[in-house]
Amino acid sequence: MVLIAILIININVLYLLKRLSKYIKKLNIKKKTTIKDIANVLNISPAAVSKALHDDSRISDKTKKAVKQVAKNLNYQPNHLASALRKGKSKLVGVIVPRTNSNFFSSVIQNIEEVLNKEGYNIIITQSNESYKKECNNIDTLLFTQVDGIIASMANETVNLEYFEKVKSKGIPLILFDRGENDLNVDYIGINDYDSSHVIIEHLVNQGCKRIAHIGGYKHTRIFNNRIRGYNDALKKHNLPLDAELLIESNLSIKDGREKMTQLLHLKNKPDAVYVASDYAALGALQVLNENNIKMPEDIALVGFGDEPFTAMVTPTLTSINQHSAEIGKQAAKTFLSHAKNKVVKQSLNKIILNAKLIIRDSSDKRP
Amino acid sequence: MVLIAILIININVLYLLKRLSKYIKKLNIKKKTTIKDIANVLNISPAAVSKALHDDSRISDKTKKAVKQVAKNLNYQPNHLASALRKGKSKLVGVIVPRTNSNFFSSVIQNIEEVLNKEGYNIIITQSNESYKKECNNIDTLLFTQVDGIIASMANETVNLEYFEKVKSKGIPLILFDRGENDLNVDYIGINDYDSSHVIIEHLVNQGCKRIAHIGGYKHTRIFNNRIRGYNDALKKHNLPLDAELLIESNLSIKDGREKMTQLLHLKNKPDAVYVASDYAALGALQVLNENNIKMPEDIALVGFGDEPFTAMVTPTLTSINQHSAEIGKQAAKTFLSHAKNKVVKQSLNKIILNAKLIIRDSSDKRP
DNA sequence: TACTACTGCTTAAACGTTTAAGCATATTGT
DNA sequence: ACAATATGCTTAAACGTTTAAGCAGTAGTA
Repeated sequence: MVLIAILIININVLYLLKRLSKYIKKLNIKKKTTIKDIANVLNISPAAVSKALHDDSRISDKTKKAVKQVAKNLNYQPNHLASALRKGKSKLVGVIVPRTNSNFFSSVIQNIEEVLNKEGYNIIITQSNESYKKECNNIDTLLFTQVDGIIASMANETVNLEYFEKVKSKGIPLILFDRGENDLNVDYIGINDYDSSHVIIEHLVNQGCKRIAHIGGYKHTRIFNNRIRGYNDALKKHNLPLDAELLIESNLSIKDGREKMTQLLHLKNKPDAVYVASDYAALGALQVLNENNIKMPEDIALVGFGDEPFTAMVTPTLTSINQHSAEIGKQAAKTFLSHAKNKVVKQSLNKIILNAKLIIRDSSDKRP
Repeated sequence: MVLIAILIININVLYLLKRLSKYIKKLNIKKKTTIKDIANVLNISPAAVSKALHDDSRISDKTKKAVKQVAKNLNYQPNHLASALRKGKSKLVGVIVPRTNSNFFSSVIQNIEEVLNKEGYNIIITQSNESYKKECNNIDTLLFTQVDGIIASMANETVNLEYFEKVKSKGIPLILFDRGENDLNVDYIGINDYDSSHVIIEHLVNQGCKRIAHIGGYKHTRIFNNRIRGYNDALKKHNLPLDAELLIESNLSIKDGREKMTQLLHLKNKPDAVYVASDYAALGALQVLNENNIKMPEDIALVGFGDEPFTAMVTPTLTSINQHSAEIGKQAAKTFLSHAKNKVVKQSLNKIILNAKLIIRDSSDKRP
């Protein structure tokens, strides 16, 4: 009996709470103004309001003015979800980068944003942290959010392209930049890595270097493979010997840069120049050289890749390759837009390759 | 007549094009599978499918299994827009930062993302580039996208808080971190800037410094004001004289750091230590000191703020304050979640102040 | 005058999902 | 045996917008 009493009380309490919550809701929730509210005020149909707001030619200027005035007064904010649902376009573009904490990627992102915002698109930025698994999650997240397209730079780890195929198979435009893949039949914007290696080697040769090492990325990543090929071919071109012990693959972190540089210093026949495929790894190398009192560029000339701001901050300042991040971002955005605009017609693929620029600094500049 | 003929032809062409495009659409557009498709396959109602997918207790296990199987087979991806519209929640959270290209902000973002993803939220990152105008645009953009909340760190430029008030007035949770404002009655997560100054001054005094300068931020920004107050009070506490020419306001860019340091070097009575309110400005100062062959820490001890990775990369390595970016990000996300969960009840404000940590490096460490 | 065309709106359906309400049928307690 | 409850679904409306189709009324044309 007591139990039942408690039960009944409980039920009553629950009931009261439910009513209360409904009541409170009614009190608190300042319903956002909708197109319908505007329609009611002006005694016209919601459809007319929608058209007026979009400057449809079939609506009189008088009505348009009135609608816009009322919209302003009521502090109307269009519900993007509703229009996106109706139109089948979210006006969102997903961006996936290994990390935002790099000048290159953050600059690319900024430029993508700039171009796309002008066309009414917003971007959702996600980071893969160089992890394939995180990258897959990001893709799922973006698809779930109904993005109209994805612009991505792949994680170092990524080899399996299944997930990117998934994007393509959904008919969602996919644009890769910097870290792309040959096998994937998608648009791509990047710099000419092969040529960049040539420019670097040429510069080092001009400085009188004869034994040039390369701390490169993993060969399975297209861009790093291209840099390695460029390194090899450029050495040949200048009649310099290819020495296997001078070519090292690395994950290109600061730490690994330190280790690989140390490795090079333990060679019997040390290099007189080191070309590192990333500024971060180059920084590690620079630290090791400084710690060992090896003079740059006299004893060893050092060149990085990416022109991160810190290359101008370290001692000595670090020669590096500028990757035209702004241009890459803009082109990536424009490529997406060209897809978005004519959805039906199957376009030819865009492969945009920009020429990078060598920024010569103290770490490799032997001029007096 | 000819004109009319052309007109008619044109109309015909237009008509044909229209039909053609419809036809092509029918051919190409692989309609995404919806809840309805699943319902049709199993001969149950869409409502049942929705419930099955959400593990509603009123649906039999058998049906649930069947639904999930069919969903998988048809490669079903829930339409987030539709559910968001219906439920009145977008499950999106907007994040506004001055820039992503800083270790502090990118780390905060990463941690916000981590916490929110677990709860089914996605984040939209926008950058203000320290511009008030861009910040307003970002807010509009985010409101338009129907975000469920906004987590922001204000631009240096921002003084007028009208736009942030707009967010609050829409009933959308607003959480500020790092760069907050006293006047704004919102949740805030940051470090104890006042105490941080104390810790720095104490450290410098312990190193034997007696004439400590401060290159600070603009006073109207709360955090920089606090650092300045801390600096003043700490000097008093250690019976060191307050010298107006040793306290300089700056926009804290690298370039301005250079200028302000140069300014300090031109004083008749030079400081023996400089505490800079940002690592970037401290870097500028460090460059100037190096260029003038002034030894750190012997001649002048230098301390930055933020513990950016490059502080460990420069020569000499730079003493700095670690701001607990990870913790700030996590707390900001959690604060938002607590708002999101009980929407109705007006919560008390969260003001979370973390204690920062001094990382002592070569630029100020006089121990042998 | 009689038609066509244009103007300026309205109606109603649609986008894909969720959810309150309802309705059989089966199960349980007394 | 009969009401009460539980189970497992269906129906229908709703979220806020867009848009194709349609319909008066006016203007233009032959």
